[in-house]
Amino acid sequence: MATAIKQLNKENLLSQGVQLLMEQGYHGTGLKEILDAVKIPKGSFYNYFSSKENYAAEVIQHYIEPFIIQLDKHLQNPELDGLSALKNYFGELITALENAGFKGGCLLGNLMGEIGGTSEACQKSLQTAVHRYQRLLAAGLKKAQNEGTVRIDKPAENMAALLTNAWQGALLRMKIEQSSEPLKQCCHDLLDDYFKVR
Amino acid sequence: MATAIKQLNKENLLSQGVQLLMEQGYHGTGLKEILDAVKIPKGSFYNYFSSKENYAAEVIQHYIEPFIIQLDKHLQNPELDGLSALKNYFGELITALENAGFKGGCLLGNLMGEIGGTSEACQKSLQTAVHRYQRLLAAGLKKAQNEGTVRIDKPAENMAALLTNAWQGALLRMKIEQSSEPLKQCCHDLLDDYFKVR
DNA sequence: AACAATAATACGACCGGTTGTCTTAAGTTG
DNA sequence: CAACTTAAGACAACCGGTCGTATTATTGTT
Repeated sequence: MATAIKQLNKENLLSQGVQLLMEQGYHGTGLKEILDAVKIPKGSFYNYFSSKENYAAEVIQHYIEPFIIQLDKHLQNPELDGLSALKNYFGELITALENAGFKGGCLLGNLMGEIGGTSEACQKSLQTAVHRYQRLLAAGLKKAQNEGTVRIDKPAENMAALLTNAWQGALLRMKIEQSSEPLKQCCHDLLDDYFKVR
Repeated sequence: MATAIKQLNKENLLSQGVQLLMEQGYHGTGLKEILDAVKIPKGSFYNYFSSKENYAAEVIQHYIEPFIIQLDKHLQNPELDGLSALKNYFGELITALENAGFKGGCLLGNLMGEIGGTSEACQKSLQTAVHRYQRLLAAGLKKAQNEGTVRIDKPAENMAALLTNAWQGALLRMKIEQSSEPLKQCCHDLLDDYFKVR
């Protein structure tokens, strides 16, 4: 098969995996379900990936990419200061989650909980995905520190870690409360209060 | 079978379920594995629970109970102020997680991510478990507010929500980093800084 | 108190369906 | 036609759940 089509199939497999793994979890989603969704025969799966586990590890990377790009876009916006960029970014995330009906939440958080301790390959993949994301968040906070809108008595990396942790927890709460209120409160508490200069 | 023995069997089923569901997730743990562990035949399972889903919902309640008791014990300690009680409590949790080798993490967080959006029965059970826990945490923070160690310009319920969210996120990080550092930083950031009077 | 009739429970074999993976053969390409 | 890629279906293992039966407990009748 032409390598271009093969790439396309792989891409489809990955983005369909993002959706299904996020909503139903790793063990809750069978290969058959994924393959049916992208109309690829079951026997072909192992031409694209060496195992379900390695597939999931790639899905993780494929998942985080758009978020990195979206966050970076806000941070690069020359009309926005760092703190406003972060607020806008999380605001966009919240409306997206509302429109999606609070389904799924965050693939990273869900998989960390489900298989973060049992699958070594996915653990590694989750590590790098989270680190990449958090590093970018820290860069945004550092920028805000230089602009004088965020307190400087705490390292930006530290605050970035707290922000991602609280955000993950808020996403879990969102899922069982079926409400965006936890997300809003989380952003407000940190970005409008805790991180502010005083 | 004598009802006393039946109760014992059910208890064993529940506590074994806590362990297995926490480490391997809902879909990652088969009924057979649980039943083998407590030496109860397959056919008997449905004499104790009406389905795997309802079983998991009861496991959730069985899981949270000891944490409520442990936290309450610290808060009731007349020699401790509220803030110190909270710090001691989370300190105990951290050493317990270290001794367990960072396995599992929190059953509530894991299940919220995995099936919080797909299983209605478990969603309900998770809601009440989290609320009970968070209410107790808020009571401790309120006590600390009255004692003058915690800021009063924020509602205790608000801070309790932030604390549980950040703690959940820190547990996920712990799992993939295999380190208690995220937990320690989480407690320090909130209990030693953000929540303090200023 | 002894026994029979009946109800309740415990149990392992078994259900249809699905899992992730592998073998094998057909198809594609240079 | 040789070398390689793709796909179809087979594969054993396992899933959650059911069922008929064997065992135990309870009740009713002498």
